[in-house]
Amino acid sequence: MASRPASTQLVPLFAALADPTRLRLLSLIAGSEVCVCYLVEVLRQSQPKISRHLAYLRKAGIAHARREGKWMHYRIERPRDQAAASILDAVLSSLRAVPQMQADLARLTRACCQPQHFVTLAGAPAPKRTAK
Amino acid sequence: MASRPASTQLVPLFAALADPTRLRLLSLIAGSEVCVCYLVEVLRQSQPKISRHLAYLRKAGIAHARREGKWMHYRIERPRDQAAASILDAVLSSLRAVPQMQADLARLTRACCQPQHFVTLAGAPAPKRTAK
DNA sequence: TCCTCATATTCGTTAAAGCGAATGTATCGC
DNA sequence: GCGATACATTCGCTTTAACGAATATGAGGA
Repeated sequence: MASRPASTQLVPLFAALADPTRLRLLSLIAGSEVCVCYLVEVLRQSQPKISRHLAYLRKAGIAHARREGKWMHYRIERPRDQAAASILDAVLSSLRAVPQMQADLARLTRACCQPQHFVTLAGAPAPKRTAK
Repeated sequence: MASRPASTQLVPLFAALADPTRLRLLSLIAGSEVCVCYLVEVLRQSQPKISRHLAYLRKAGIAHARREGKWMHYRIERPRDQAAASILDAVLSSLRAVPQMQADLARLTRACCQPQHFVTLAGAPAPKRTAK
């Protein structure tokens, strides 16, 4: 096996960020711990697609999953690597200024307050704002 | 053609950052305008490979090329997009803490001060620190 | 003009990413 | 146990990215 340059922990981070669906997911779970069914509803994408991208974020070490009965909750996980962590901070901060992300968050709030308007959300646990 | 979500200018930025060679190149041209031949020497990679990655950075809008006779000089270009620009700032700042990048910069300095030790650099114009 | 040097691009191949569709797995209620 | 619900994973396919090797372009200099 050839020697690995072992340059940085940053390349996998950027690979994880280089996808529009994953950026939208990150923006949604940045402030709250959110149930998968909410993410599917808000982004209006197929469940397997959402699940695959969440798995990608998990394996990249920037999302954390917690099981609660039938439901899975996702939230941001701060990378151990200092450089990666500070870059992720900058990214999440920048995302707040992006109209698409603002619209997604607004839709999440709507789904949260009036879950009865979203058939698939009946009985699902609502997102819970994470500690700052 | 289907409608484009037009989510963000950020995805292409992250795609550009998701490669170890490109990160090393960015780190090298972050502080100086550097001739391609120096980049080839410092990274010890093939000239077409370096050239391709520089073209990638150029098309992503984060590097600028300037011709001077036979030589091409590259430097960082700050993206117009505000979010992209501030993320790039954070990235460049974080890269300074990465050992690999520090080693590359040290090698650039060596090549710069003693070009006679690098056969391919005879007569090439030295890097010039860019305005801060 | 021809030759050389510095850099860019093209070609052909290989590896990886993303997708929809289908299937698998864990938990709950009965 | 059984079925239903909530997610996760696999499969087959298509698209894209990265590479080495080869070739093309552009600027001097003789």
